[in-house]
Amino acid sequence: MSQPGAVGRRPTLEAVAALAGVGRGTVSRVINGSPSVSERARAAVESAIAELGYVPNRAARSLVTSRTDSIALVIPEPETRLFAEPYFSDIIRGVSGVLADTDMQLLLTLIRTSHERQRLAQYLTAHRVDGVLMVSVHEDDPLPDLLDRIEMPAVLSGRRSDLESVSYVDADNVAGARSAVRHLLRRGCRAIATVAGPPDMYVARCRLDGYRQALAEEGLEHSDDLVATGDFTEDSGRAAMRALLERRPDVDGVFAASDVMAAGALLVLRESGRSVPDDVALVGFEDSVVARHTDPPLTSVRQPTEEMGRTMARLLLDEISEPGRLRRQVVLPTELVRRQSA
Amino acid sequence: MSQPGAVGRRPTLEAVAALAGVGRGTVSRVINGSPSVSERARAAVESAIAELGYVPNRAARSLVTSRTDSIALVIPEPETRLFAEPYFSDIIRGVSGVLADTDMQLLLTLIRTSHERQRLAQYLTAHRVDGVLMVSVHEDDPLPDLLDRIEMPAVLSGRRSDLESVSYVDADNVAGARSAVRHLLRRGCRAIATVAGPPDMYVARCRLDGYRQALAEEGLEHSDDLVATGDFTEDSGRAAMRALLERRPDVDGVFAASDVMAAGALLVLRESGRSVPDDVALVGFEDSVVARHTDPPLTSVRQPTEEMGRTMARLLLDEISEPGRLRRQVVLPTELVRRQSA
DNA sequence: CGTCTCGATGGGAGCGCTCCCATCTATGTT
DNA sequence: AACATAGATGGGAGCGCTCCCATCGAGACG
Repeated sequence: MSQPGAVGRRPTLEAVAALAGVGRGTVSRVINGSPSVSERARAAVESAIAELGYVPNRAARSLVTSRTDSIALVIPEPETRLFAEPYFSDIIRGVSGVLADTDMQLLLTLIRTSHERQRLAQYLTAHRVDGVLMVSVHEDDPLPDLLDRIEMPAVLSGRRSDLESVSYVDADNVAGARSAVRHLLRRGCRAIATVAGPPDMYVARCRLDGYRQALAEEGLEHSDDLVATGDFTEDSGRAAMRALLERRPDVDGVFAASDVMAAGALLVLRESGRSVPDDVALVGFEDSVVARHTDPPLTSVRQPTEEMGRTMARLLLDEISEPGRLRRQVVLPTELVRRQSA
Repeated sequence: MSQPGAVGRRPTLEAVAALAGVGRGTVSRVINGSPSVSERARAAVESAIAELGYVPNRAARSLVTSRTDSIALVIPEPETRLFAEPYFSDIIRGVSGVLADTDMQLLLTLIRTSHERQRLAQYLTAHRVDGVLMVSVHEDDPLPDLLDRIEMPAVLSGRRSDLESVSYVDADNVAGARSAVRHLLRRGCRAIATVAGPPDMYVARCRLDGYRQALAEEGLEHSDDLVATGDFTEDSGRAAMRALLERRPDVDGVFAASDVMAAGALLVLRESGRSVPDDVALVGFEDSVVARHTDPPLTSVRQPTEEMGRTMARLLLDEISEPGRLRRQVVLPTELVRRQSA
């Protein structure tokens, strides 16, 4: 009588309790897996839940627990494009796979304008999510520090620098680059150049380090002649390769810090009349779709992306359930995928 | 005293009211943009909100309004891969751009197993989101019908068939295919083949129709010889192209119903010693990353993907705010992007 | 056989908000 | 000047859940 609009109302916990012939408390205990429920009561409640098709109301639960049971996946502007890379979809697949077993929700948050950024900061400060996953964070991004300050559990994919203060999961970029260059050495290349990424990105520096280490291990001196810098775009890969060929026409191997730059380099090499891999062997990084569709297909360094997503989700869930725990870092191994370019 | 853990508590509406020297009702009215608030009160409330950094508690609001202020973006299993296509990221970018002005949240939901599907169905039935966006729905997917039955606002990208019962936004596949084939005709091609998609997918049938229409307009008879069927994978594109060449060695133009199949066809054409576009001109569909990285780059039909995302979001918001409104269909125009393959 | 203990249980309080109604004040009307 | 009217306002009720405390009952123990 006193419930207007009772028609079509979703069943509440109270309704379940009534049907099962128990109190609200007991139903709540069953739902939340408390051990102190008799077998009899549990069975009654479970069958009542099934019969009514009951699904707990998140909002009501949230209100009292002040958890939200949701985490945000934050993707900063410059990366919205990169979004199209398998990198992203694999991360998301990994994350979502882990969350599927929980009843955490995944909130997708793209940040384009500084206004949106502002809103997100406020939103996070108000603790409207339980944790944050950030993808492709730039070195100068202040968001992770904000997260740290407001004690919001967070995990980054990739780190901003050596001294990253927030938990992160990263691929072993140094080792990956090293293995790529070693592969070129094993093929017999002697004048190995690299198309490096922008030096203000940690990931780019790591890959450059790996390149240098591999050469050093072999006792080969690395000259600055052999290093050209791009910004991860195809155009920049082209330009870098042109510069390289001008300075060192004798180059016989190239390690590009990304597949897209490698694709650019490939075109320039072909234009210059060099055959790949016969005259110049070429290795990329990331094993993106691009790698499979260039001609010849690119040999590239694969990151365990889906596993990175899974690990990120797990770390975050841990941090959420044990607040105050130490930040954690995980670095996962890479793998060289051989195709025809080297 | 009676509030344990009051330290670090987020400000509530009550706190704002106290600071502004007004009642809770007035604060609520200001926040929700009610016109019946005096200028004086509004100003006081707004400055109090700013001072406290107040952000409304979604859960509390949800509980009483029984709206959730969130919508789900549902991505069925077979498509998780496709996720890596710009198609997806553009849709998401469009959707998220529109939602940014609202305070709707975007929930990302990948469905892999039938168990996850089950859970989603339950979740939706319990009306735990205000609306649903579905991407790449298969013809036999029962989810849209469920949505219809439970009166959950929903918008699909693409339709399942001519008689789609749920609102959708789609690209004009027929016209797109027609323009591709017209382009081949204009180039002088006379024996134009098509690598079609699986006939149980509506989108594939539309593209095939467009192909036929263009030929018919030109008075050219289309023979079954010139139609080979793939399943949108690269391998199937290769196989289809091989079959085509065997049946019709005289083929001088090919329209492939997707870029990935076109990439496969391209390899086979090259293997057979034919040059593209000189011996055989080739057009793809989708204008995906692949199109830019094949050799030669593919001429392809572009869909206005980001616009599709925006439109989907707008339709959905409309449906949410005016429940019971008629289902709506929007078909957006495509555009031929000329590159070197045709 | 009385008392103690401990697990299982029911239900009140309260999370932060919106909705709505009663109240109040300022203005218009006769 | 008395009254009607409308806009602005305050605050009670209640959304569905969890938390916690009081209570109950059954077995353990002296």
